[in-house]
Amino acid sequence: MALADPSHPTCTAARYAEGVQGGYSPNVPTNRKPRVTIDQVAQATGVSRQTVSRAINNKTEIDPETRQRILDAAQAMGYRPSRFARGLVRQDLITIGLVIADVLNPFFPEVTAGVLEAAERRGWQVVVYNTGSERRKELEVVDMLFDQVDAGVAFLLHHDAIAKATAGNLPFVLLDKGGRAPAVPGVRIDFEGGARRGLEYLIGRGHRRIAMLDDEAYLSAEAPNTRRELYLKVMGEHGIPVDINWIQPAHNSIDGGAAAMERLLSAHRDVTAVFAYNDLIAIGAQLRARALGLRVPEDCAFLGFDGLSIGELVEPPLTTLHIDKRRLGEIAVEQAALLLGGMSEDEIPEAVIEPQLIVRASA
Amino acid sequence: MALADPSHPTCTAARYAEGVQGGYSPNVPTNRKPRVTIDQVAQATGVSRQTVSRAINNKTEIDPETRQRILDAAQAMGYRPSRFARGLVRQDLITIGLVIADVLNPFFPEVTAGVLEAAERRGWQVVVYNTGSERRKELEVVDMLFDQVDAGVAFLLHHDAIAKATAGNLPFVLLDKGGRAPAVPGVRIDFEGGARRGLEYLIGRGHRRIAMLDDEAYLSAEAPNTRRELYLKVMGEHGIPVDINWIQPAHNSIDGGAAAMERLLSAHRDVTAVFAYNDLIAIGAQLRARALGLRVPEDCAFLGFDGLSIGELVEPPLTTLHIDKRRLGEIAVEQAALLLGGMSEDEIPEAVIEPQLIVRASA
DNA sequence: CTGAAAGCGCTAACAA
DNA sequence: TTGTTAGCGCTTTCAG
Repeated sequence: MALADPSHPTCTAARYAEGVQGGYSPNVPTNRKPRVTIDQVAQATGVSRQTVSRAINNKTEIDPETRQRILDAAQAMGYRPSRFARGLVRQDLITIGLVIADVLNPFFPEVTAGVLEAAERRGWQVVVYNTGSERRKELEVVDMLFDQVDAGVAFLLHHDAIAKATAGNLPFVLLDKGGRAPAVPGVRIDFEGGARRGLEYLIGRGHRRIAMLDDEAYLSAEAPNTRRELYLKVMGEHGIPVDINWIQPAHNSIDGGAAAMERLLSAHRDVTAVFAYNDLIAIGAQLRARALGLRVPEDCAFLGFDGLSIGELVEPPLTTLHIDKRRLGEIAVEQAALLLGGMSEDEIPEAVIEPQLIVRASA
Repeated sequence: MALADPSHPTCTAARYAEGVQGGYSPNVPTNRKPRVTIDQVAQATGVSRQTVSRAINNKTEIDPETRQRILDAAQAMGYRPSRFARGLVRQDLITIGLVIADVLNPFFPEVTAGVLEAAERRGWQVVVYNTGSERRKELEVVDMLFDQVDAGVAFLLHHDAIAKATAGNLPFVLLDKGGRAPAVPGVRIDFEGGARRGLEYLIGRGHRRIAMLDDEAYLSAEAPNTRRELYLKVMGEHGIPVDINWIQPAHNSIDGGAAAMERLLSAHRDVTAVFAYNDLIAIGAQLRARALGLRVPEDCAFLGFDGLSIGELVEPPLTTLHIDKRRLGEIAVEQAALLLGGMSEDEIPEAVIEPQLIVRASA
């Protein structure tokens, strides 16, 4: 995908690319204006800094005239209170860190919506980090979190990143705690129940050769109870033999799903249904299958996981296991609030999100 | 309400007032564990606080043994350095605020991806705010920004919110500066060029009765050069009479587009093409039109704006004016960096993003 | 209504 | 290698 192409003739923005190359130090711009402090404003207006503070903070114990004069001077001088100095004194400025895998995967904006809304209700700020599910990046972000926020709400794949996050002194909530111990705060999405309902639906419709398109990122994550394992388990319970090559790893994207589907078809054209790691992969797979001449669901049925609204846009609309992603985000923030309130990790009430089978038309 | 002027740019009282209205204290959890400080760790380990600082910050001038001992104690005591105290001393911790209209509109995650990436390269944190394009919310968020971040990168619709944002002392970049003065830092998306190319494409294909589905949020925004005005302008230039009822306001969502399309069709079934405010509205409209029995593009053609990747999922794939949203986010951060580096607002180089017509199949 | 003093928790610069 | 001394910029007492 060549979206960001600054060399494109019509992109005036090109020069910025060079500007960045220019090589200035990344976070300390040169020529930085020194900060205007409250003392300078006080001096300029001939009052004490307390009086300036009163004006800025709209306190009542101040002459309205003085107040206005100070405000004007402050404005003119370019004064803005330092959040650090303020935060040091007041103990109620809370910032949480939200760690997601990929903003471009519609799953995460929905979770984010829930987190932002819940945080806003509490007057909290939300700093967002994107990991791309890379192990190195996850570890890096966890480190960052310890320095920058009061609590973390995170979607983490890699075992060591999770270990690091939960071992520290930072209140930490996992957006998908999977099969981890009860004492690890977080929301559990009942993938097992979901996968079971989904696969049994397919089996009930007569499917036996059911392929699985897995997220390749999980291959290295050492996570317990992956969707792939659940697939194997449920198939096994129903006595349906699984050819190991029915399982194809896919990059977690529409294109990834398409590519994996093509690989699958070239080896096993006889599968009658596809159980995908998620909707993105399912959509890509279904699109490619149709492009390759298969009829959906007659020749091959597709079952997604997540319940993204874009599943309704494709043809035929995608049957999927819907997760209430917004609620997921809200619950995580509520748990973070409890932790921040002093509740110990093992007192946090258990929270489970149950995926719902939504039958549309692809399976 | 307040005595004097809480709307004054340097006055931060506005949001405190809201907090008080809330009744319960929203951000101070009860039972809060008191913060463990560096002095406590120093005392517990029998060293000076400076030595603790050295251990925590991984400095070299310290006995590895002492270091480990301190680290263990710190960990056991639940010590975590205060970002406020740190920020006060070190001047290189930068946080920017990203203000978007709606996380659930795929346009914004793409912009966000660009912003996050550019910010990360600089080691900056990004706090995200969602306004829903509500005027009240935009004003509130702008206030918040003044308190909480070092620079703002914002998508703002309402004139007064923009005025407030740019009047203050905070480096501020608009993600869509529209037709505003050159001295207002921000990126200009050339909607006029885009709209012209798009409409001329439709006209060139023989369309004369071209409807416009506008974003209803703009009705109250007092923004210059809206897409609606451009539509009127270009149609006028081509001597094509426009029935004012061809313009339907829509909520900025797929459902909004669908509803608006239904309204449009009930009054003007004879339109042969729809120029939508954006892809979301276009997709909703097209879906509904097809559900109502119209063939696309034979009975009615659809042209979107934004170039969202979900436009490729619908049938027929959506013809659209593609905006490089990721690049938009990146450029905005680069401008913020210049501002933060001390460059004055009118020195910021002009940046324009040129929408590209992508002909798929809906028009 | 206004000011002076006392820290919030940390790190940089210098001494030891 | 470690400790001491100064602040960073602000708000919260408590006096005037």
